[in-house]
Amino acid sequence: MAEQRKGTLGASCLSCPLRQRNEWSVLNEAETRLLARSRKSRDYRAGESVFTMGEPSHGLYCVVSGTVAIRKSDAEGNVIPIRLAYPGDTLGYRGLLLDAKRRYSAEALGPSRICFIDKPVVKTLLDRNPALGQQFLHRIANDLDAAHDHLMRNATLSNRSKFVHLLLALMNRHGCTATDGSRFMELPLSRRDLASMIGTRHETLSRIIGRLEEDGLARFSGRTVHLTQPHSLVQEIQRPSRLD
Amino acid sequence: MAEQRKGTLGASCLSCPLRQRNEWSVLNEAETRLLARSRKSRDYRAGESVFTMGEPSHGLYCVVSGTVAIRKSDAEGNVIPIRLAYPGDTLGYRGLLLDAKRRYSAEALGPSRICFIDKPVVKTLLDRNPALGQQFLHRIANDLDAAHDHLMRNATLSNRSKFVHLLLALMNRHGCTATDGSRFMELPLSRRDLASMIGTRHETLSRIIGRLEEDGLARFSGRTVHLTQPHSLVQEIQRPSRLD
DNA sequence: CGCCAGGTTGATTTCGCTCAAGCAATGTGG
DNA sequence: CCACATTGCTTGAGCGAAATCAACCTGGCG
Repeated sequence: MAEQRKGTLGASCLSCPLRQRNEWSVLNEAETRLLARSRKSRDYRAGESVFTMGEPSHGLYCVVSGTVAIRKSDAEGNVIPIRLAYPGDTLGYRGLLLDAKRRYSAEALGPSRICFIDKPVVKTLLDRNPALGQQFLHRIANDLDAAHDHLMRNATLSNRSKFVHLLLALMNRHGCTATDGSRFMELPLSRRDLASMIGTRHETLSRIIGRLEEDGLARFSGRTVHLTQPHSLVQEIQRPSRLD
Repeated sequence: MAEQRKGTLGASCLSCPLRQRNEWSVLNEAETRLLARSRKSRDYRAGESVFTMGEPSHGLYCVVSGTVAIRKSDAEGNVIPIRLAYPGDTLGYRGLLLDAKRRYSAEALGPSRICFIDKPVVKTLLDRNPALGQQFLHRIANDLDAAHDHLMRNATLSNRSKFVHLLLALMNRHGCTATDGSRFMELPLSRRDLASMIGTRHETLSRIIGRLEEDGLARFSGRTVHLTQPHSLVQEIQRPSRLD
């Protein structure tokens, strides 16, 4: 029965709508068939770990559905989410390409389906199709850009601005727009995680949220966020709060 | 005469000691000859710009001698050094690989010699030798790691710890050790630049430096730094200043 | 000489961290 | 089904760190 599920999902690799939008799109049919045969699909429950810092890299993960948090932790035990991954994203290429141990851990934030592709298969595909390597280069170069942008914002912005940035970025992925232009979403992360993403304490984030509500810009209830004035928030991060 | 200089330097590409230690080491002799013929060497004065944010990417730069600062700036006019590049480092691969405009600017911090390799030549070499692409992947993956480490430190450490980290990192590159184990260096960057690298104001950095001197850990005079107790500083960043 | 950029220092205020208490939702074992 | 612990979040009070504004110093440089 597991075999059968694997079979039907194997066929879906060829027709996988996500494949059109990520690095695997450069594979020809034969290569895609190899991919479909080798990859293993698995369902994860909310909170389940996909991989953990320190373990060896045995292959790549490809998110089919759900949201996955990539976290990094240091010697003092601090854990901070580096980024979130969504359907179509490929995880773990860094460890694979460098043939190194995992430097991050990945956790499914909700029920998710994730495909696993064994390292030898990836190597074979990389050898047979040089364009695949190019695709990974693109991916990683964009990640590097994103990391540097993040670095820059953390160095220059106030905590409030950093949080507004984060809110708007999350809204792009998780939000929907109401008829009056206001926006809604369910936060994918706890407030603790959100706080550590902007390099602050959860108490401070709580107060920032309080101030946003006082200003009439947003309403928070549990994990539900309602941005009543999304435009004002966009302005807020474009207009420098500190002029020099 | 410029031709002659180019000629002799062209020969030096084959024998370039730096080439042994960077991505170009995977080229065979014929490929290296092509590299040597095409690349253009140029001397930069202190403070001279190598490339600037926003301009198109026409090729790669390979640092032969000197130190180069890679900086990023935002809409508000803040400029922060992202990293420093040293002999053997290759600059500008991000823009080249993504075929995008420069997102950073590069400036020679002192008199430097830097080789330029035209985009078509790089493309040719990438096509002829797949291992070169792998090398760039390694390079960029390591840069990504470094950026994430930086991100993590900025999110969790105090300004003082961040500065000590920075000092020790710079000392690795620029420092020399005295017989008593203390270490010296000439700072490659202004205090303003150092301050923005750790995301703080230059006045604050001034006070941090003052405190380090009070603690007897270092002495600063102009751009000369003397770390009297390097070991204590290493301990300081290993021992968590804040235990939770 | 005056000017300027880079750096230091001081005074003041703002901000964020820490510690601590309290609260709601959830889960667990009896 | 209730007593109880646990987890995630909020709120308050006090304090320390850092931003801000401003003065001043220093060494180059026209």
